[in-house]
Amino acid sequence: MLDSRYDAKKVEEGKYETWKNKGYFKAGEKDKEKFTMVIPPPNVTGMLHLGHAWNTTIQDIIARYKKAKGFDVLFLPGMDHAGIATQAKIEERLRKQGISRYDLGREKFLEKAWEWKKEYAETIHSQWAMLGLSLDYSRERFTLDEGLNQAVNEVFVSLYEKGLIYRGERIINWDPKLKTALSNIEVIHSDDKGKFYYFKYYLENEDRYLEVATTRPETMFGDVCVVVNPNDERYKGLINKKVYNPCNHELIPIIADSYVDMSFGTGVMKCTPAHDPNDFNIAIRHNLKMPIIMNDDATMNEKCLEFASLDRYDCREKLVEKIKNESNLIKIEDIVHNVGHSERSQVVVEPMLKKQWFVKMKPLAEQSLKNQMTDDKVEFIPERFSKVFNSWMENVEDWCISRQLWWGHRIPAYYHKVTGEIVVSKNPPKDIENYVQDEDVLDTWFSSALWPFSTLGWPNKTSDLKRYFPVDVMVTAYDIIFFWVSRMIFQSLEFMKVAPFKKCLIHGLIRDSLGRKMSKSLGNGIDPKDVINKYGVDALRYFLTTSTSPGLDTRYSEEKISASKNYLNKIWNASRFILSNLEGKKIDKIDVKSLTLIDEFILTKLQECIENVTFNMEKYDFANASTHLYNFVYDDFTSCYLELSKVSLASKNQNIQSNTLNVLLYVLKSLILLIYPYTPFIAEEIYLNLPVHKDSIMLEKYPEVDKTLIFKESTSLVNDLINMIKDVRAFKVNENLAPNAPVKLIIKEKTHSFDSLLEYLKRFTFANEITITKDELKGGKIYNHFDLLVEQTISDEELKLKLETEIEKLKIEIKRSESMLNNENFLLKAKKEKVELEKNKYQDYLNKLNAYLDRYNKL
RNA sequence: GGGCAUUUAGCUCAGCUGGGAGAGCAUCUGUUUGACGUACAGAAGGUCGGCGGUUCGAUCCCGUCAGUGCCCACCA
Repeated sequence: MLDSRYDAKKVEEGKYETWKNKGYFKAGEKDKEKFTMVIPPPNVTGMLHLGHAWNTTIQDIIARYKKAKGFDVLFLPGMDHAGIATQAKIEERLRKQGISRYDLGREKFLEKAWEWKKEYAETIHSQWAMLGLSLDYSRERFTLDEGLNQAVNEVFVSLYEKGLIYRGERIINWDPKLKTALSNIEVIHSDDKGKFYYFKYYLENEDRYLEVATTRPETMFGDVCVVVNPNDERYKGLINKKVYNPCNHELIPIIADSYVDMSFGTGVMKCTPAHDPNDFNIAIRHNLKMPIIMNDDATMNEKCLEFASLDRYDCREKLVEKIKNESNLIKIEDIVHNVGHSERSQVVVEPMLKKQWFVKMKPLAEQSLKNQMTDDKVEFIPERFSKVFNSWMENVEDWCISRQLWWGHRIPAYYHKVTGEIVVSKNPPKDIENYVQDEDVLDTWFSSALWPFSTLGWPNKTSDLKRYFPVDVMVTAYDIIFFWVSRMIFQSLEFMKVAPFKKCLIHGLIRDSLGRKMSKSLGNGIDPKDVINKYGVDALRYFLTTSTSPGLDTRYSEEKISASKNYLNKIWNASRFILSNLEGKKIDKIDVKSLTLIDEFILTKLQECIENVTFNMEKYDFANASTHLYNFVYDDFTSCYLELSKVSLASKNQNIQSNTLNVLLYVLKSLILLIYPYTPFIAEEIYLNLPVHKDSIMLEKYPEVDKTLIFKESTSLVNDLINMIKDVRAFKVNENLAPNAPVKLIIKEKTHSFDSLLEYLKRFTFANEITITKDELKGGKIYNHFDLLVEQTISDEELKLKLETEIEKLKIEIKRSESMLNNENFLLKAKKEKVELEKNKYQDYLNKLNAYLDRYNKL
């Protein structure tokens, strides 16, 4: 028997271990159709937050739903080594102990990193368990494990051989704190306050100067020329002349390039090829030198005279001071400009010329775009995200994949110590002593891009790969479409020849109650553990997946979690009521022939509910699915049926009583199966208390619509009854009567005998006298099958007024309905059922109107 | 500069292919009705951002303006 109180903690305790130990999470029922999901691997950098909880709960709902629907579900877990992010954290921890990674050396550092990984993997495992995720741990993977390394090497070598990976000197984004290259999307741009410095560049042997402005004066040491637009009349005569660079008084030429925007600033631009991507392109076109003037830690190098070894910002300040002293400073303007920061270290990224490895994106992007125009495309849900994906693919630049880190997949390239020859190979060259391996590792996303197939064993032809690839639905937040989704797609198309997943379900980000991003610096983060301790994981799961709409952000709301818990409490108590009534009673199949009208009503409503919930579950629209269920639980089941069924339960007719019990049990079981994917713990607890049950709700089938249990006519009659009860209650409030005050009711039968409903009406309206008649009533409400009059003292004048307002309302409805039915477009284009529905409504309105008019005229 | 989204009750948000404005929370009134006070019954509350258009009819479609949020972009 269920406890008298719903105690989430008690309900949730121990269930996860049982499910796991009994092997319910394991895939492999070969006789069934497969359904695959792979978890977006969380970084081993820390604890999981509410965003993870949201993402994984969605997947768990799908997994549990599909399993109940009869699929062989694989929900594969794993984690990401998260190169930069993790290494940055480990170094931070070391720094607190006064150690740098260089003190330790590569090997020792990696030992530390693996220890870190172990520590956080444990935390993540316990959090997954807390959330109740039905993950198949026997297939768990890590982006840096042996098998994935094999996959990474296979892909790297293959792309290299196809000419899609190359090594080259290009301007990359350099993180001077972590001392590594970054890809474009690892750079976060923000509008920062800065200064715009205007300097005098004197012409050689002349007393004239050009005004040149820059935001980064320290880069002037790397300038090789100034550039003007070839069509700029102001400077036409100066092209090929020389000017003095005010930082070091070196002579540099004035060249012409159409890149320069004549209308911006003075129309003269300084050119620093090794420290700016645009300047780099100009330098290539004009075959210019590309001097590097900074060290890897963003201090100035020996090319910068007395400023050598100063930090870039120190240098900036002191250099401007020097130029000012030499009277070459014209002015300084305050500006706001777009500055790139490292995603992980937050420091300002320095564009620098470096030799790095790149993936040539164009052919791969084209392949992806082409695939999106076929039937084999990835279907994004919501659809609009396919546009985000397409536009990124259309404009993508080559992907810088080498990172100057230690924690990651080491690049499988070897350089000959003497000849410098490059060998790119899965295995080290035989005479390895003559080679050195590239020191760099790959961008962490390089390995996660292979996740949907590498986790299943690729490049080996495993049975799992054959059975479970491709993934059926990938669930992820929109913020990693570029980082991850797009890269999985092009890598899978290249190596598996199909898209990695059929559908991509995109959700938003979770924000705090004020709509702000949750972040450490704001201190507004919420730990899922705290929520779970207070409200239970079922309430959290329910909140996360039902108060959100597809693709949109959501706000964390403790009130909503608490409301979720109240809902579960409702279900708990309803279950308790049913189960206590069932105690000691014989359970049987529902006898369709001896159902009461009320029974037929709830059975019909349940079928509608199953249909609506299933329809929305198939669309992955969990908010809508749960709303249908919620309305059923509150409006139809607990408010109406549970109350009305008390009449049958108190009945002396054993047949009616036991049949109602059978109905109650059937509805309850269906109901908890419908809610089970959302809130598996409470569902399991109730399920195990049913008089007949299997070892776990996880072994049950999802409810199906049973057409033999749909009774339209009875439902319509019971609807009338429910409306009557409501109207009588409202009447009492209006008249300041106590809820249990006795009333006298008169009912007119129109299409049906009221006998079978009499008992219910009496009990729920406290009527002490009910008259049933076939005669017209003088006033009162009109329903489909009956009219109802609550006897009261009301003057004819008052009644007239009431009738008038009713008549006016009806006239408006009739006018609306007529205009629809008289509209050819509506009759032609609208669905048949809709037209039918409208015609019926119209007839109803007319009938009511006539009845009201009739009464009115008799007064 | 380009793109995407968003604006509906005091708050958080639903509203499916145009056809009677909804929920939860909060508010107000009432209730020891034997599943539930984590409750029940009832009520109040909205010019659906502004303007214009299409339509018999617009919260929904089109245009436009405004507010808000996010993403992308090499303007020195």
